[in-house]
Amino acid sequence: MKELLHQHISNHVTIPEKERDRFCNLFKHQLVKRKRFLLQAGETCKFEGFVIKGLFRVYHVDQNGFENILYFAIENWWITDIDSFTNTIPSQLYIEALEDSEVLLISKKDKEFAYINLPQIEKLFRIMTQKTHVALQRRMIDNLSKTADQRYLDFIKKYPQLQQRLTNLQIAAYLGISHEFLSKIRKKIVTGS
Amino acid sequence: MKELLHQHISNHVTIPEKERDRFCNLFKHQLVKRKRFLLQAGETCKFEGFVIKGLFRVYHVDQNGFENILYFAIENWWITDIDSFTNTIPSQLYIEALEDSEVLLISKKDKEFAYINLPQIEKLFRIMTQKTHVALQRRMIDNLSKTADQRYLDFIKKYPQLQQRLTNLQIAAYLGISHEFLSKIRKKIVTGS
DNA sequence: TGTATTTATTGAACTTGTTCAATCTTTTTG
DNA sequence: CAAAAAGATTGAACAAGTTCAATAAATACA
Repeated sequence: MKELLHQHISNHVTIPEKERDRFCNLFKHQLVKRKRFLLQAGETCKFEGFVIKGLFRVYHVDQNGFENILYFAIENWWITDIDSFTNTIPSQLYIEALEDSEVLLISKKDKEFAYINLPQIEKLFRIMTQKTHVALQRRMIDNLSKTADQRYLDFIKKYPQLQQRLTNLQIAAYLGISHEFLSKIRKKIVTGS
Repeated sequence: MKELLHQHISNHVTIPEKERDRFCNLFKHQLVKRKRFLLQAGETCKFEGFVIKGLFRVYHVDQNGFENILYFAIENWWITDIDSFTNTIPSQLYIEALEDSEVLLISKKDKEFAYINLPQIEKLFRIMTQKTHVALQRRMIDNLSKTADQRYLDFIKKYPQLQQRLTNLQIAAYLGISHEFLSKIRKKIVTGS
């Protein structure tokens, strides 16, 4: 059940088996049914999760009730609201399963224990946070400099497998456009302009 | 000269003075005149910098030659292209001094040395990367969910001191709008609608 | 200090993307 | 399987933001 996490850790840091296992034992396995929430806005995020099956979306609801998706998480991805989790403040985000899913969850206390007692874990999360930061920086650049058409084409090229598991509503909410406009972009692409 | 860095480190981690000093000694002091570049697109970013005086902008130039500012860095902020630096790939970014500035620079090799030999440094950068990631995540949410008017009002409220050191062109490039449109937003605010 | 350069403002025409409403298709669920 | 719910498409009217061009104001620097 924790093979994916074992593998993931070993892929990113050199770590004694014993230390890795002590860390993995801090996680609790949890099933999350489709449409169920791991986190809702207003709650303080008390976990960091590692997805071993399924698909989640992490999104924000603005004043007008419009949903903006920050990211999707599939197998081998981490999910949390890092802002709420690290600063112990109410979250602005929802984390919802889009398919029947499974996650491994670690509490804040256990993660802090790991930071103190398992030195390679500090490195692991330094590296993972760097990676997610790089991904977000790239997305920020794209959002600032590309049109919706280009962003959509980039998205389906970059995540072809993910696209098939998502509705166009969800893709639109990720791209930051209305789903009607996405529909028009898709038509334009099919008809060749 | 390295007092700011000393202070900054002690503010974020508990570290023996000796370890902190060994780390600080890895930095080289550098003056950067206004309009000079620390990094230009195409180069691989070979440093991480800590600003001790002045002001920098970190920006991207898109296909149409339009400049998008990712962030500004003043005293006590770190500057680098984390993507280029960590993955050793050509940067898409420019880092330019907007005022006569001073930075402390550390090379990739010395930073890796620190990660291996100075355990609290791993923690320091885990925390700093988390912080910058949180800031970027907040900005991403704002960009997805707020109008240009709101983003401008938020910006001058959040960074009043920074606003005075920037031109409206630079603020517009940060907000992701044309400077003409920013001018119209400003007029609307002054005339009270 | 005066000239050149950069920055800021404004208006008009235009483009990109939104909103609303109607219709159709697909998926979910009792 | 049937009904209900969710998702996708389309068009028309609208709003947000861009582009271009002209002019004025502020700043840099020889």
